[in-house]
Amino acid sequence: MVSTLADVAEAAGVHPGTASKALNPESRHLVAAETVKRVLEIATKMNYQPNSLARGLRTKRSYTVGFMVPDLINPLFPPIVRGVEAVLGPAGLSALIVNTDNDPKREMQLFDTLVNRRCDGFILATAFRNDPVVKEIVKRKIPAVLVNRLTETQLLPAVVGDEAIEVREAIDHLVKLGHRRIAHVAGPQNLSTGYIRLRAFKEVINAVGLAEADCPTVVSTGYNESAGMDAIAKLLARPGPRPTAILAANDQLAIGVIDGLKAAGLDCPRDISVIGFNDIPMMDRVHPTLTTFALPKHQMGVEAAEILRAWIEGDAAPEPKIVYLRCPLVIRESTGPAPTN
Amino acid sequence: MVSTLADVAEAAGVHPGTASKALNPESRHLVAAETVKRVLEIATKMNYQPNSLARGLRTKRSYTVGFMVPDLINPLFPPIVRGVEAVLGPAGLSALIVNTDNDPKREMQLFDTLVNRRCDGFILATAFRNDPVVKEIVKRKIPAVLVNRLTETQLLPAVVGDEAIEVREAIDHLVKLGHRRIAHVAGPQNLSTGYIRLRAFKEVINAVGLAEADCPTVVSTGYNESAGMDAIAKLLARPGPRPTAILAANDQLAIGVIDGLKAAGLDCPRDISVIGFNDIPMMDRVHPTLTTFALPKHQMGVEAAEILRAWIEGDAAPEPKIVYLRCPLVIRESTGPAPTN
DNA sequence: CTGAAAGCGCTAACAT
DNA sequence: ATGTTAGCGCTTTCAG
Repeated sequence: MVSTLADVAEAAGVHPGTASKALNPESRHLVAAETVKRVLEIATKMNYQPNSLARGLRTKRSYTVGFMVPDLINPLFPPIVRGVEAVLGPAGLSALIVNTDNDPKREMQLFDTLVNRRCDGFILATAFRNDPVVKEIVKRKIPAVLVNRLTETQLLPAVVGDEAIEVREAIDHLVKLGHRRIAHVAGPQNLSTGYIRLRAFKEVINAVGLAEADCPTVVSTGYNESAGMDAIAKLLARPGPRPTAILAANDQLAIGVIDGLKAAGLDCPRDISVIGFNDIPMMDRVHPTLTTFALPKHQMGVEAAEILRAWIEGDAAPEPKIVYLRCPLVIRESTGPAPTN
Repeated sequence: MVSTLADVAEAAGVHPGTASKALNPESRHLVAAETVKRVLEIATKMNYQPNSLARGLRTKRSYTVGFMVPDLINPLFPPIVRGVEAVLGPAGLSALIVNTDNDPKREMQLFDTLVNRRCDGFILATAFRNDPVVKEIVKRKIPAVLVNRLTETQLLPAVVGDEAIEVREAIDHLVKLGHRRIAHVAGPQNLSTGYIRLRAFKEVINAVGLAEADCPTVVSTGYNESAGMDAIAKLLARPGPRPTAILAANDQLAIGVIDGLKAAGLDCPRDISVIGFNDIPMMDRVHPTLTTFALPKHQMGVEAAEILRAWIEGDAAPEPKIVYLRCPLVIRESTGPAPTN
């Protein structure tokens, strides 16, 4: 049923070692063209498929990469996965995808199981700003690339959105619409995406000359709708005039914010404009449709996988450079002119 | 750095074979309790992790299952994946997920690569009613389970929604709202989900005594929004009174239908009610929110994985039974009373 | 250019 | 109860 290299070699009348060389593109040149042809023919005729476990045992490679994501149900990640697989597949690599649910303990456990499987490398969409798994990977010198999230000190190559610029563009957009009281619903501060956007927000608010007191920030407990609702409730409970625009740290928070506004009898965008981040699927269909930054998710996966592939196939570790991807602002219904009263 | 079984055995002063038996729960009873304890202690102290490639080469297992999905970006699938992994992980199995894009050629290629990796079994969310990969799997006697889609002749165990009942409930719901002209936007007929729902639709229309002429059907080219738009355009172009309700074969088609209605100057639900299938994420947030059937996606994954796990760990192939999962109708804004004029 | 031989790390039959 | 041995299927030195 399943033919082995030895079967092929025997049928071709050569030694298994020779057959191996003939079959392997890199070593093919060591074998007579004639012999290569014969072996190749017989191999295809016998439908020979190398046993990748045997090969991996010998070569100390598994032709497998571990891909850790927080949660595949978050629509941000599947497009990244597709981008990664578009590169990995043709390179003969398969991804082992695991979901960490942003739980550091679970993350470390899953990392261990992936290490047992001798993954040739890792792609991490799960990095905390201070991430034990990343440190462990670096210590063990395993090839790995970060996507979407950075660590505080840049230990590994990474591909992320250009968040500082996005925050700037978001605030410019709102200011142009007449907004002067802009609040920020920040993401968790142990994630770079939460931290960097908050920092950029404060900087830009100062840079464009808005009053800090008019531009409050609140840190949410997670990147989900209910955290967004909680955050907007807090914001609305503050004394003084309420903000006329909210920059949420991602789309799920933005949706939660809009829910919260509705619950408080406010309308988006009439009373308060809302901006999100990432442009996950369906944001053009929710009500109101959401103004947000279109993270090039597929490309992000492609570029990260490309860096990893080169690292695995080459020998030298690359510089831990950060690739910043530009994300166009997609203006939809959720942002409008500041209320005039 | 990475310690092997031989290292552990040496440190424990026993033979590798003995260490193997001590470490393996099934063979542990062959070793003196004393020795087991010592080996275990040393193994944990040395942070020993068995090389699964070596083990797999020996045992002819990869502790890996191939999971073929049409497209992870379709929000129907990630929750199923999570359900599958919830069972597989604790059983020491990892899933290799591939996206086929409903392309039979790609499907067969990817299947080949997964076979090379010596997957212990397969979960297929990709089955066509007549599916060469399924036939190949059966021929090779590889453990495998279908999810969400069936093949025409039931060759493998499967876990699916109870579609016939759902169609019945959908039409009951619409009839109760006063609808008498109900159309069906069917899915592709080479998929069980398209075929079964269409057949059930026709049967139920007759059973409840609606006029066939008033209840037209149109088969769409794919399970996506633009196919839904095309389908509704065709339906509206027909002569005679237009339907007052549409049963779409899934949520994406339903959304496309609603888009098409909008484009034609019609309002959902005022002029035409729409029902979808599956209740993918965000259907409670699109406009109008969609009435649909809540497929228990996570549970579907769990049950399929459970069947597969038992098959892989046991020895006998199970009966190719179908597990039908009940899907509650979630009534939202997209269905309302039939227009009275 | 091809053959021979060793060995990756593990398990399982067999021997002690 | 433990040790011995062989071998899963492949790649890769090293000889010839």
